[in-house]
Amino acid sequence: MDTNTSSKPETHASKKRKMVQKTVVKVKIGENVSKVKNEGLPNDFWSWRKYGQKPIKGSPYPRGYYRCSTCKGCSAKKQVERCRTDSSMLIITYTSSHNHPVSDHVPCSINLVQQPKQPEIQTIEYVPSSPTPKEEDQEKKQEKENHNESTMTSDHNGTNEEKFHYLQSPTPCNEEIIDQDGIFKLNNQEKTHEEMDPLLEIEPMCYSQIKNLSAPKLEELDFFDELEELPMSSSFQHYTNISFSNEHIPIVPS
DNA sequence: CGAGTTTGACCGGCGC
DNA sequence: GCGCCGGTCAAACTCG
Ligand SMILES: [Zn+2]
Repeated sequence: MDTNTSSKPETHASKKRKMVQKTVVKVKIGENVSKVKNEGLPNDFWSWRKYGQKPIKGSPYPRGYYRCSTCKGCSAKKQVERCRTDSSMLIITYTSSHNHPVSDHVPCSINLVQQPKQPEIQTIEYVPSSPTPKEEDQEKKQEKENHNESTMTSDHNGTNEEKFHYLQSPTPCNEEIIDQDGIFKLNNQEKTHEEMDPLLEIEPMCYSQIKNLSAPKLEELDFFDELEELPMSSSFQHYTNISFSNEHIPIVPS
């Protein structure tokens, strides 16, 4: 830290951007995508509207920017990029979260119910101790990753995924939903949660509550999995209610 | 026609 | 101050 006495705008109070949660998911196309496509579903349950596409440095493939089109007030974003060495590897980066249930184009009344102002949500996860601040490192990392996936492909995920497992399937009840998710995981998906928040102010939240509500219903957990955070507990309950009311599980057991 | 994709321009941060 | 680079907007176009 002190080593760099020269200009260092960072350190604190300089992150206007980039302090939001970042969920990186690596998917291998040709496996789950095909399968999912077969089901008639996109990569996710929500609809995404592409709002930009730009070539990124260090990768011959462009990166697509998607936004949630389900709701106008939804700030959920998604970035899809292709691995530099593995064209069959899709790197999807999720930013922000949805403020509405998975329902279709249901009236966003929920949004209106939201409070007038709400600061960015703060979630707590864990940092893979690899911020990769240098692009050189990035390249290295990519190579490493590539090597990794090339080497293990489907036998290393056990360790890393374990921690995710407890996150998404704490209650082995509905395998249908989990199946969808399971496909990704089982296939070759890696989920990494990263967030750089200097303040990191997390509260116990109502995880227990959620568990309570979603105990009988894994649905919430499903989208909650992507949400991995709740804007407001009261509203969240509202979602649950709506979801329960509307109730049209997009996934059929058969 | 509307929703969604395409594509170039625009902008803000950061390094030099 | 300028150029690089990543991210977003918006107009035009496409598809159903
Ligand atoms: Zn959304």
